[in-house]
Amino acid sequence: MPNYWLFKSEPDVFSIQDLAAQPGRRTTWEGVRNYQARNFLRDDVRKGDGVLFYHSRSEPMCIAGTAEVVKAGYPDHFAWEAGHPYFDEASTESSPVWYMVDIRLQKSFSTPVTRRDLEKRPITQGMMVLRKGSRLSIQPVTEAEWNAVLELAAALENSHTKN
DNA sequence: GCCAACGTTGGC
DNA sequence: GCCAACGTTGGC
Repeated sequence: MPNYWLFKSEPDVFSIQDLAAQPGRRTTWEGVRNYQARNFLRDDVRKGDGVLFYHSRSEPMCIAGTAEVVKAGYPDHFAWEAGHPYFDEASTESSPVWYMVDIRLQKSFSTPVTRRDLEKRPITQGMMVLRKGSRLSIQPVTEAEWNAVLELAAALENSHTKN
Protein backbone atom coordinates (compact mmCIF):
# COMPACT_ATOMS: atom_id res chain seq x y z
CA MET A 1 0.00 0.00 0.00
CA PRO A 2 1.92 3.03 -1.22
CA ASN A 3 1.86 6.48 0.25
CA TYR A 4 1.54 9.64 -1.76
CA TRP A 5 3.55 12.83 -1.67
CA LEU A 6 3.93 16.21 -3.26
CA PHE A 7 7.49 17.36 -4.02
CA LYS A 8 8.04 21.04 -4.75
CA SER A 9 10.59 22.31 -7.18
CA GLU A 10 11.24 25.66 -8.77
CA PRO A 11 11.35 24.88 -12.49
CA ASP A 12 14.07 27.49 -12.99
CA VAL A 13 16.21 25.24 -10.77
CA PHE A 14 14.93 21.78 -11.68
CA SER A 15 11.80 21.21 -13.77
CA ILE A 16 9.90 18.11 -14.80
CA GLN A 17 11.47 18.59 -18.24
CA ASP A 18 14.86 18.40 -16.56
CA LEU A 19 13.76 15.17 -14.90
CA ALA A 20 12.62 13.78 -18.26
CA ALA A 21 16.08 14.53 -19.64
CA GLN A 22 17.95 12.61 -16.94
CA PRO A 23 19.38 9.16 -17.72
CA GLY A 24 16.60 6.67 -16.97
CA ARG A 25 14.33 9.70 -16.27
CA ARG A 26 15.58 9.33 -12.73
CA THR A 27 17.12 11.72 -10.22
CA THR A 28 18.36 12.08 -6.67
CA TRP A 29 16.29 14.44 -4.52
CA GLU A 30 18.88 16.07 -2.31
CA GLY A 31 19.19 19.41 -0.58
CA VAL A 32 16.10 19.29 1.61
CA ARG A 33 17.09 21.34 4.66
CA ASN A 34 13.95 21.47 6.75
CA TYR A 35 13.44 19.13 9.67
CA GLN A 36 9.80 18.29 9.06
CA ALA A 37 10.51 17.46 5.42
CA ARG A 38 13.64 15.58 6.51
CA ASN A 39 11.57 13.43 8.84
CA PHE A 40 9.25 12.46 5.99
CA LEU A 41 12.22 11.56 3.75
CA ARG A 42 13.96 9.60 6.48
CA ASP A 43 11.00 7.81 8.05
CA ASP A 44 8.01 7.69 5.73
CA VAL A 45 8.86 7.97 2.04
CA ARG A 46 9.15 4.44 0.72
CA LYS A 47 10.05 2.76 -2.53
CA GLY A 48 6.97 2.61 -4.73
CA ASP A 49 5.33 5.72 -3.28
CA GLY A 50 3.69 8.15 -5.68
CA VAL A 51 4.95 11.72 -6.10
CA LEU A 52 3.13 14.74 -7.48
CA PHE A 53 5.79 16.91 -9.11
CA TYR A 54 4.88 20.50 -8.28
CA HIS A 55 6.29 23.61 -9.96
CA SER A 56 6.48 26.52 -7.51
CA ARG A 57 7.37 30.15 -8.25
CA SER A 58 6.53 29.72 -11.91
CA GLU A 59 3.89 30.59 -14.43
CA PRO A 60 1.72 28.68 -14.06
CA MET A 61 2.20 27.19 -10.63
CA CYS A 62 1.07 23.63 -11.16
CA ILE A 63 1.37 19.93 -10.69
CA ALA A 64 3.42 19.12 -13.77
CA GLY A 65 3.30 15.34 -13.58
CA THR A 66 3.90 12.28 -11.45
CA ALA A 67 6.95 10.33 -10.34
CA GLU A 68 7.66 7.17 -8.40
CA VAL A 69 10.01 6.75 -5.48
CA VAL A 70 12.69 4.28 -6.60
CA LYS A 71 14.93 4.54 -3.54
CA ALA A 72 13.75 5.19 0.01
CA GLY A 73 15.41 7.65 2.38
CA TYR A 74 19.20 7.50 2.70
CA PRO A 75 21.74 10.02 4.02
CA ASP A 76 22.22 13.16 1.89
CA HIS A 77 25.95 12.84 1.17
CA PHE A 78 26.06 16.29 -0.41
CA ALA A 79 25.97 17.63 3.15
CA TRP A 80 29.42 16.10 3.65
CA GLU A 81 31.08 17.77 0.67
CA ALA A 82 32.99 20.84 1.84
CA GLY A 83 32.30 23.74 -0.48
CA HIS A 84 29.12 22.21 -1.89
CA PRO A 85 26.04 24.45 -1.69
CA TYR A 86 24.34 21.77 0.43
CA PHE A 87 27.30 21.33 2.77
CA ASP A 88 26.41 21.26 6.46
CA GLU A 89 29.15 20.67 9.00
CA ALA A 90 26.58 19.36 11.48
CA SER A 91 26.03 16.29 9.31
CA THR A 92 28.58 13.48 9.28
CA GLU A 93 28.76 10.01 7.76
CA SER A 94 28.50 8.38 11.17
CA SER A 95 25.68 10.69 12.24
CA PRO A 96 23.83 12.07 9.21
CA VAL A 97 21.40 14.93 9.70
CA TRP A 98 19.87 15.22 6.23
CA TYR A 99 18.23 12.63 4.00
CA MET A 100 17.40 12.25 0.34
CA VAL A 101 15.46 9.85 -1.90
CA ASP A 102 15.56 8.91 -5.59
CA ILE A 103 12.58 9.32 -7.90
CA ARG A 104 11.77 8.35 -11.49
CA LEU A 105 9.42 10.20 -13.82
CA GLN A 106 6.12 8.45 -14.37
CA LYS A 107 4.12 10.89 -16.44
CA SER A 108 4.61 14.45 -17.53
CA PHE A 109 1.10 15.90 -17.88
CA SER A 110 0.40 17.22 -21.38
CA THR A 111 -1.75 19.85 -19.65
CA PRO A 112 -0.45 20.69 -16.16
CA VAL A 113 -2.91 20.84 -13.26
CA THR A 114 -2.72 24.44 -12.08
CA ARG A 115 -3.50 25.86 -8.65
CA ARG A 116 -6.66 27.33 -10.15
CA ASP A 117 -7.70 23.84 -11.24
CA LEU A 118 -7.01 22.45 -7.77
CA GLU A 119 -9.04 25.22 -6.13
CA LYS A 120 -12.11 24.30 -8.19
CA ARG A 121 -12.56 20.74 -6.96
CA PRO A 122 -13.88 19.84 -3.51
CA ILE A 123 -11.23 17.22 -2.80
CA THR A 124 -8.18 18.94 -4.21
CA GLN A 125 -9.09 22.32 -2.73
CA GLY A 126 -8.19 20.92 0.70
CA MET A 127 -4.62 20.06 -0.31
CA MET A 128 -1.81 21.31 1.90
CA VAL A 129 -0.07 22.99 -1.02
CA LEU A 130 -2.95 25.45 -1.38
CA ARG A 131 -2.72 26.64 2.21
CA LYS A 132 -1.42 30.16 2.58
CA GLY A 133 2.18 30.18 3.68
CA SER A 134 2.62 26.47 3.05
CA ARG A 135 6.38 26.21 2.70
CA LEU A 136 6.91 22.53 3.32
CA SER A 137 8.74 21.13 0.28
CA ILE A 138 7.79 17.49 0.95
CA GLN A 139 4.08 17.19 1.69
CA PRO A 140 1.90 14.16 2.35
CA VAL A 141 -1.02 13.67 -0.05
CA THR A 142 -4.06 11.52 0.70
CA GLU A 143 -5.11 8.74 -1.63
CA ALA A 144 -8.32 10.66 -2.38
CA GLU A 145 -6.28 13.74 -3.32
CA TRP A 146 -3.92 11.67 -5.45
CA ASN A 147 -6.82 10.10 -7.34
CA ALA A 148 -8.56 13.45 -7.74
CA VAL A 149 -5.42 15.03 -9.21
CA LEU A 150 -5.01 12.17 -11.69
CA GLU A 151 -8.68 12.50 -12.68
CA LEU A 152 -8.24 16.22 -13.16
CA ALA A 153 -5.16 15.64 -15.29
CA ALA A 154 -7.01 13.10 -17.42
CA ALA A 155 -9.97 15.44 -17.87
CA LEU A 156 -7.69 18.31 -18.88
CA GLU A 157 -5.86 16.06 -21.32
CA ASN A 158 -9.15 14.99 -22.93
CA SER A 159 -10.50 18.51 -23.32
CA HIS A 160 -7.15 19.54 -24.74
CA THR A 161 -7.19 16.71 -27.27
CA LYS A 162 -10.75 17.45 -28.42
CA ASN A 163 -10.04 21.13 -29.06
C1' DG B 1 9.39 43.05 -7.42
C1' DC B 2 6.66 42.98 -3.26
C1' DC B 3 5.57 41.28 0.98
C1' DA B 4 3.34 37.91 4.24
C1' DA B 5 4.38 33.71 6.36
C1' DC B 6 7.45 30.80 8.11
C1' DG B 7 11.77 28.45 10.20
C1' DT B 8 16.05 29.36 12.33
C1' DT B 9 19.37 31.86 15.02
C1' DG B 10 21.25 34.05 18.84
C1' DG B 11 21.24 37.40 22.69
C1' DC B 12 19.51 37.66 27.00
C1' DG C 1 13.28 29.24 27.43
C1' DC C 2 11.78 33.43 25.37
C1' DC C 3 11.41 36.23 21.47
C1' DA C 4 13.22 39.72 18.21
C1' DA C 5 15.90 39.76 14.18
C1' DC C 6 16.98 37.73 10.18
C1' DG C 7 16.95 34.99 5.86
C1' DT C 8 14.14 32.35 2.80
C1' DT C 9 10.05 30.77 0.49
C1' DG C 10 6.47 31.36 -2.53
C1' DG C 11 2.00 33.37 -4.18
C1' DC C 12 0.61 37.30 -6.30
